[in-house]
Amino acid sequence: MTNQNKYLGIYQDLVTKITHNIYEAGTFLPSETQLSELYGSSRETIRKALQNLLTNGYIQKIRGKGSLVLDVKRFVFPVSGITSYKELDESLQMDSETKVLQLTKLTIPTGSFAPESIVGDEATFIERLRLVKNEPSVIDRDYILSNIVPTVPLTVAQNSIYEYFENKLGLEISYAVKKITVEPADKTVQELLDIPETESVVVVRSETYLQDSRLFQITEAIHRADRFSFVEFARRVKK
Amino acid sequence: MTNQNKYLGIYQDLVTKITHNIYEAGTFLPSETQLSELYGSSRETIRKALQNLLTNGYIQKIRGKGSLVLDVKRFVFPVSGITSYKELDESLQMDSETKVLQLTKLTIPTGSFAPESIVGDEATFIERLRLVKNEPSVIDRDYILSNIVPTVPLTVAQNSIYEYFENKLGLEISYAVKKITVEPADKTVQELLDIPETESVVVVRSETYLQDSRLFQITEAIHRADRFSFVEFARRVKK
DNA sequence: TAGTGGTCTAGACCACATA
DNA sequence: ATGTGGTCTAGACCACTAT
Repeated sequence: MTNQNKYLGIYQDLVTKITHNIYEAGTFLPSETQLSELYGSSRETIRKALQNLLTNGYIQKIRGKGSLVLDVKRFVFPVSGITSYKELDESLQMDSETKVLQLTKLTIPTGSFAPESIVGDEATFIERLRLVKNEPSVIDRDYILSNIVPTVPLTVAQNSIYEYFENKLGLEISYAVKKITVEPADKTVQELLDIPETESVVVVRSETYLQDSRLFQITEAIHRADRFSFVEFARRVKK
Repeated sequence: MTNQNKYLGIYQDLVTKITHNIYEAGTFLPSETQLSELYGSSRETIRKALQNLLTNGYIQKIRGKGSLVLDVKRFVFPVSGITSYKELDESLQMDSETKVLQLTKLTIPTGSFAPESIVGDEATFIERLRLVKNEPSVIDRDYILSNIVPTVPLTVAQNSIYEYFENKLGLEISYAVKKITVEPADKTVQELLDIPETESVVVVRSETYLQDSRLFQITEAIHRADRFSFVEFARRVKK
């Protein structure tokens, strides 16, 4: 299955060439005009691909000089953005395991972290415990709105729900708002994550939206504080 | 002082119109062709401005329909990205105060969180305590490389170092890598932040780079866990 | 002076949503 | 059928870096 989009294809090709050190960190990519000849495209299309590399931290463009390849490995991997646990596991080879604790239908209760607009709506609730190297690390609690995803099979919950949403259901996941806080752990969490009393946990709550701006999922990820690490690549916004 | 860039000017104009509810959340912006007539520009230039709105969470584009204005206020404000404390203070009106604890020259020591490439280099060290509503909330420790910024005046440390770098020195701050962890607080930190023993703190360490990819600053921001909150707007990366 | 990226244009064709 | 955003083009001029 090839991409329809020229610039996405060029982007992917450049990403693999950078991650495989065909273009090495510290060196410059071919110039935009050279790339446009290489790929048989216009310069603006090349620039679209490069823009993508830029925002994802692969290159830094320097006016008058060229596109400098950055040392991506030093950046570990941005846990930022919207990436499913399964995808993280695969790209980082984390040796992890998932236990599905609950999978039921319920009505989104008031007073929870859910926005008011979906309180009272029906949703699939999935609670999963993630073990890394046999140590409990994260509790994921997902609420998936039933009007968009009627049912979630157990086998999907055990693997990647995002893969299911995107490839099987054809949903286009587009953006999310995330909030990170540090909070005391309640009894249930203490037991699941195997931590002493008075110990804090890191809670990442997010609302995830589709391409047409419909809210379709809210998530609460409760991390053991000592195993939590969040890496972000950020660019300064022009004023 | 006006902008040279047409698309940046259009972007800023649209941002103010959205934040002032001239374009209301939940409604659509004028179409791209209408905007290009309004601003007297080509459609591609309009699209560049809209791309900027998109990545900053102001709008969601829906194919065949238009550019939907999102409810920015619901997203509080992204503390993500590269934003100085002073800028945050101003945009959120946090009623905060800064105490400069230290301002000295030193040599970047080995074994710290600094990358090896700058160990041994000379830097200005600035330690500042941020009080919000008279409560200690954050300790900022900045190391600013002397080969790029020779000296930092005390008055600058009391206000915005970024404003000084960008407007007085003409430096172009471009990107940063940040890492967030939760760690136990040492004695010094306990006293400064006024927290009990065994209490954890949130540590945000970052490396900040200029437009020409030179590393010029590393920072360690130590937050009281109970006052820490990090909000992020993220977009799903196309595969 | 030559090469690089940054901006902008005018036009084309496509995919999708709506009526 | 019309209007919307998504992609792509070929060319132009500018600002900056190097030699």
